[in-house]
Amino acid sequence: MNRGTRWRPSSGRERGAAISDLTAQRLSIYLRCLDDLQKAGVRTVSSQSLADRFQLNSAQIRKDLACFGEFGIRGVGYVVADLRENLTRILGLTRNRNVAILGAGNLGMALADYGGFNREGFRIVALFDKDRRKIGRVSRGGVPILDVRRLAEVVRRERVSIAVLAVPAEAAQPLFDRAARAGIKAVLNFAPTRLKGRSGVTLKVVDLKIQLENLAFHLARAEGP
Amino acid sequence: MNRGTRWRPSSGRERGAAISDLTAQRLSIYLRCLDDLQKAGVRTVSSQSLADRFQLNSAQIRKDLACFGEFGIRGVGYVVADLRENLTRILGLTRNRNVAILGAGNLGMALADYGGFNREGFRIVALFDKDRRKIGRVSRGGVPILDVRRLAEVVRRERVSIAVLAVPAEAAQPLFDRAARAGIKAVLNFAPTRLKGRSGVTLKVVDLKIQLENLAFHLARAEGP
DNA sequence: ATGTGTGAAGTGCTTCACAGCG
DNA sequence: CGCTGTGAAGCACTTCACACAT
Repeated sequence: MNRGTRWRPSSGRERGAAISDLTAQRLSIYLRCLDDLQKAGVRTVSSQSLADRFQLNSAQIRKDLACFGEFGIRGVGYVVADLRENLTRILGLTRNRNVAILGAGNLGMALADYGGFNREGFRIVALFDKDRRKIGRVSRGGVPILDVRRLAEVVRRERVSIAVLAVPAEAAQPLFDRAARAGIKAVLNFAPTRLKGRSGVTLKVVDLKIQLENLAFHLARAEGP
Repeated sequence: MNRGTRWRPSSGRERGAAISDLTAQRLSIYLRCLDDLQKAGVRTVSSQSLADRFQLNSAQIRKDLACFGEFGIRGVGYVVADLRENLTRILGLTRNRNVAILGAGNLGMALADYGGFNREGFRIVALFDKDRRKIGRVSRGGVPILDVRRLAEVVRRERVSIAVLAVPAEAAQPLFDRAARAGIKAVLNFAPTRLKGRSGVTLKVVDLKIQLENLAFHLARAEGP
């Protein structure tokens, strides 16, 4: 990448090269670390010292960052404030994102009030459910529970781009399709089922059941035959 | 694997070959599908028809399964009931596992009552917290909230092997270490922080913040410069 | 001297393609 | 014939190692 002609870091706009999902996830980790460093008053940081914090290779960090431009200073490292700003922009955290949570059960309600989801850059607009008894109420944190039939309307009016699916497995696929039709562009699926995605909608899965079973698998192996 | 000498499927015990984490996760997916098939009364299934359900390659499924023995019948496929039983055993879901949830906040409480976590094979024993006002109460589903200082005692007495970390980032590392010392052998970390693990303790991460930011990243790219 | 940016090598996962069993 | 089990090829991600900028 960027072979031959020098690349203008000032352009602030990376090429459309495909970025691996793993790289993208690490960018979030770097950003989190840079937040801490900035709070601690650290001015510059090297890829090596970043790598030491998590168990990562310094070359990997440099490669990840190099995908988007030349942010480092040879012989010095990266300027914390600058890199932080760049990563924030690259991750698309400068503009605010509105989020809808589909399913006002235990998990949905908890996610609506969960601090980690209300981080700067994200705003939980509403919970949606089909249960009459829940509609009209609010979560403990004050997020309103709306009728799922109003989804398309709210998505359009509030410019919701992200949906979090927190419903039982059976309800997941139809709701996903409904959300996609409503104009949702990214979905985080907590339902324990494999969804059939569609182009134009990014789909990520957090399958708690599989994670737990995975732990059981490792335990079984560790305990031996 | 198993080249030369034929391998006895009847032994029911796989070699100690290293199994990739990705493979292990797919085993859970297969098992879930087999549950459905068995309920639907299907007798046998081919790797191809399994592959069609999720977007997977049939060779991958065969390879995944072949790691643990020869479960298939050439020209026919896999006998649903048999494969299901084998996968259940391989994933260590025959014996019951006791689980402790550390942190009785929004997320911890929701996870304690979440259906997906109380699946056959797992039992949520208790929530643990340090907040006096929470200790002694129970979750809506009836899971008791105990003083975190009693963790080691309960882990020993109730044979808890899995802990779910649902606490703020700052509290995660000390609690993880405490759990490890108490005899916990597997940890599922929801705290938005990179933990320093230790040998003998399996550590899996579910970082909701990173997942959300990842969606934002894809949105930002899709929307273009 | 120090630490980035990056080809090249290394490693591991996925897919192909086919021998061979039922 | 149909489908598994599996070497080999393909592809992707990681790590190495060093030229080169400051």
